[in-house]
Amino acid sequence: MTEATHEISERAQHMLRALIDRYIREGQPVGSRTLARELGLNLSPATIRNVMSDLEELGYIRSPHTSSGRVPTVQGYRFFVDTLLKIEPLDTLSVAELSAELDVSMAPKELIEVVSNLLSGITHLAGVVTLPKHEQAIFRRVEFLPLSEKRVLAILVTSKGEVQNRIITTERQCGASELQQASNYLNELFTGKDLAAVRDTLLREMQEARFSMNSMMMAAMQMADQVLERNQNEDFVIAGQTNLMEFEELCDIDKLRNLFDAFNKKREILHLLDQCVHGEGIQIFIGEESGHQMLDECSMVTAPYQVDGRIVGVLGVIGPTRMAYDRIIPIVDTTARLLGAALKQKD
Amino acid sequence: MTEATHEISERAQHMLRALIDRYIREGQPVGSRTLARELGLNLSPATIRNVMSDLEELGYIRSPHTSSGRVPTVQGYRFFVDTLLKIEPLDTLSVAELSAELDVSMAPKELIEVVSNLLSGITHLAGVVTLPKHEQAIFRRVEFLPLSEKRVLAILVTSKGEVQNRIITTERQCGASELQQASNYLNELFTGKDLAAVRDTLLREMQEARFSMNSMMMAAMQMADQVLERNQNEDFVIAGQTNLMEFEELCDIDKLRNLFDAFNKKREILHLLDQCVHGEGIQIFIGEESGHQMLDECSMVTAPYQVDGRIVGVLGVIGPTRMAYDRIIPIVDTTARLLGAALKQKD
DNA sequence: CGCTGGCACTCTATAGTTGAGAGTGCCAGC
DNA sequence: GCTGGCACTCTCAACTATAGAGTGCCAGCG
Repeated sequence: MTEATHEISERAQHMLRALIDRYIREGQPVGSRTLARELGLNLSPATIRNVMSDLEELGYIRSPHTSSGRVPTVQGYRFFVDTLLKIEPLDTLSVAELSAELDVSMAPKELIEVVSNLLSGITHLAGVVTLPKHEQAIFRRVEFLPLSEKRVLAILVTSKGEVQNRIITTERQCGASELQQASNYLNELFTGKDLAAVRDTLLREMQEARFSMNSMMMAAMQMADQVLERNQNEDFVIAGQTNLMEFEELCDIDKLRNLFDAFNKKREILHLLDQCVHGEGIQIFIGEESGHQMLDECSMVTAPYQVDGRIVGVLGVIGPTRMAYDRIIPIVDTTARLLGAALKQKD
Repeated sequence: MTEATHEISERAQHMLRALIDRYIREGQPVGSRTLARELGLNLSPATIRNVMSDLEELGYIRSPHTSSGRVPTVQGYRFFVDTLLKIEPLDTLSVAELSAELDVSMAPKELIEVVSNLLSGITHLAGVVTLPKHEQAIFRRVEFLPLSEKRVLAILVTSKGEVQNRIITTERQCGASELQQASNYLNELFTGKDLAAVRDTLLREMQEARFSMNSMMMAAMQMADQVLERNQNEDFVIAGQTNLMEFEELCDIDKLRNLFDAFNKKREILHLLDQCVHGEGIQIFIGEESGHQMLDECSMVTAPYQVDGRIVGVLGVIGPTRMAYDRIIPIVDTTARLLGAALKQKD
């Protein structure tokens, strides 16, 4: 036996494509008669059957039962997306519509949310976007505002326009000038410094108890931690899960629950998204390929997005294996570019 | 015929309670034999049947089929929760555990999120919490930080520790001192003023073009709008929808989809929550009572939460009609109190 | 040699049938 | 007023029969 891929004739490839196209459209196993009509080549069903038999032998299709039509296997989909599929770039009108939705005045976090919703809205699948990770977060400014007697609102601003805030309780009442003095001190000391370094310095200073306003330094450190932590966690946002309920192949409550549980737990999805960040360009996981059985019958199409040539995150969609790859792929691709561009303008 | 409620004997009430208790526990129609055993009163099934027949006549229970046990009707549940149910306050240990989760250092928005998750986690139902609306939002401070050439990060702080931020583009590059001057101007003018008034003044000033830094005033106004809008919208947060998939009565994909769609659209749910804000104390909507058919087979238990004696929002849970009201009600009640207390400390 | 129609076969999905089981309503008797 | 008895109803699960779709294989044709 020689390499399987070599044995597939031009005509067989054509048929495989037609079969998968049809299956993606209708969701039903495709029989020889149907495919004969679909192809429009004036071949009889019997002829088709012979070729189908070959394709089955090679592992590209299979019949769910002795006598139903054929459906693509994972390997079939793989071959389809890798070599059969012609991807057309998204038409300029759609691109314009997409980019119109990405208001540059949005904060990064908000932007991610919008993009996730966009993806799910356009594709009618579930959209996922990881939060952008920036190699080093930089301290820009801290501000303390008195709220009531012993309550102070602390605000920390990092580079890239990220804002953290929390409410802290001080041991005794702090006047406005006192708070001003504290923030001045911290700002002078830390502005432009790496956040991790800021954190360490604060920790050391507090241990040495050289500075009295512990609660404020504590708050600053906690906020710094929060920013740093979020980058390590590499959290993601998901939208449009409910779209997945529309698909017959997922209408099984148990499957659906598994999937939703996975979305909530986030860990497995994160692991998967992590893999995508390494490979360049569009990545496609088909069904069990992901190695996570909760994604059986599901595929994931992802693209990393980059700012200044550095990949900072991943976005994509999750849907049934039987999804319209030709439509989805350019959408994911374009969205990744647009998100990268929108984020770049924040620097 | 006299008033139906008068005709229900002590014993019948006892039976009704037992029947509903059992049904809530098992989810299966309750037959006469089962109920006889359940009651432990040494009554024969035949006797039970007579009473059940009466209860059915009065509309408290019904049989799904000629010969299955009985299940409670909406009216039955109503009577059950209104007069049969003994609510025990939550034990102090649970209260302590709950309140431990509500870290006072959290921003309001974050707090709402946590409470929603808490509710769904403890009850295994879906938890909803509306954002607190504050009668008048007060301008505290605005801050402009340069990001890059023509990009400025604008931060608006209102009373109650709410922080809004967005990125704006200026027509020409603004120096740090220029930005400082702008924020000083706005802060001096507006600190302590009502946000709506601030908005109006800004609008007027901009029309009169008396001040050159339009983009910054524009940003301030947009942020003010955003805060004000959110209060009118009275948005809410929902968590643990997936819990609802566990219930047999909702395992019908169509029902589930309706429900999830409603959660996403938010409008109908909001309308319902709005009704709850008016009635004081715990409110319970059972099944179709809500007037929204997507909540058929579902109940909603809500409680308004208040800060300084003023109701500022509503929280609660949504689950199948067949939920353990005796356990759920005190949880919702207590959570409302605790959230109120946690928010109060922000003033 | 590739394509075709024919044919027997297989498997699914649907409808109809049946019997067991649960529960009822009613009635006569205690 | 409570009870056991009894005929009745209805559901649910298992089983059967049948139609339909699709296959594999084969012999024949160009």
